Amino acid sequence: MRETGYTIRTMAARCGMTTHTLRYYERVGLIQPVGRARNGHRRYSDADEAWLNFLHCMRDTNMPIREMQRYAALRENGEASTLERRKILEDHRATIAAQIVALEKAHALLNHKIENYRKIEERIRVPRAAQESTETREFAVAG
Amino acid sequence: MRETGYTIRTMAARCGMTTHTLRYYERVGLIQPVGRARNGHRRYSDADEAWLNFLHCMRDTNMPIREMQRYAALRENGEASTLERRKILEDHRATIAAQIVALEKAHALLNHKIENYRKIEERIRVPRAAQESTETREFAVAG
DNA sequence: TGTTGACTTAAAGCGCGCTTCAGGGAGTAG
DNA sequence: CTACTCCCTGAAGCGCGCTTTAAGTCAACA
Repeated sequence: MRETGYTIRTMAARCGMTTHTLRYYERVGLIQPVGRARNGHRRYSDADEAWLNFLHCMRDTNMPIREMQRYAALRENGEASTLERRKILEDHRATIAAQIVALEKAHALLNHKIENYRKIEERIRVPRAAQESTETREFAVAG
Repeated sequence: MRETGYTIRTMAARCGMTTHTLRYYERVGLIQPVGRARNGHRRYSDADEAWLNFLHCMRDTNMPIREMQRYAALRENGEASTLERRKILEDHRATIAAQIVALEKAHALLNHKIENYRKIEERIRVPRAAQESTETREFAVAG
């Protein structure tokens, strides 16, 4: 048993997915039917790896499988589809930007709330007498 | 029918959820049993709104319902739980940071790929002859 | 009076993205 | 030969976060 390429196990490890996910992705058309060894086992190429890493990156950023399927399908019919493919990527880039905005808003909010908790903890921890000078007068806002 | 507070409809509108979601959140304990009008209809307070907005913000940033439940439950037993609550928020802040990293990585990747598509489109659009001078020799990397 | 509309509940259903299961084959070590 | 490991397939199952359904109450309006 030789035949070049990575086994499904190896590939799964290399791109941070499970073997199940790799088969699933192939089944739903996210990746073209992959090469096989003589015994029928899958053999992944470096090109497969690059594509899978790309898919992984898109999934990590919440691109729906459906959208990835659209993109993968377009890729099959070559340069005729570059415009449409670019549009998909631009749309996803926009949703990524929106996600970043939401995340940064939440991050800032958490910074405040965490700081507030710290102050409350301080107030509890410190003996009542010692509180005079410190004006820690901000309280929890909705939780 | 008076009795102060927002109706479920109004509240849903104000915090960008559906009425269904508001009832669901109450049912699973994310929000305390809310006040009722004499006819049994829910009446939301400003405090409810603030809390719901906070929940919304956490959900938007992929905090699991389970975690929000934990946090909500802790909130009920007052200052005894500030430490634990702070830990939850700090953990979530960390996952937010991680998400931002992933998103920014993907964003950069998309910038490259989109630019690359633009070049390919250029190459296709421009008459063959005019191509000599432009060294647009970057091709698609895995998609 | 009867119809409309906003609300109520408990329970069932759904879309997503895998994950697990059941059953089988092929190669290798002891 | 047996046992073990790795792979195969098709199908069923699952956890999440709602969403929809079905059936009912109540108040206002024509």
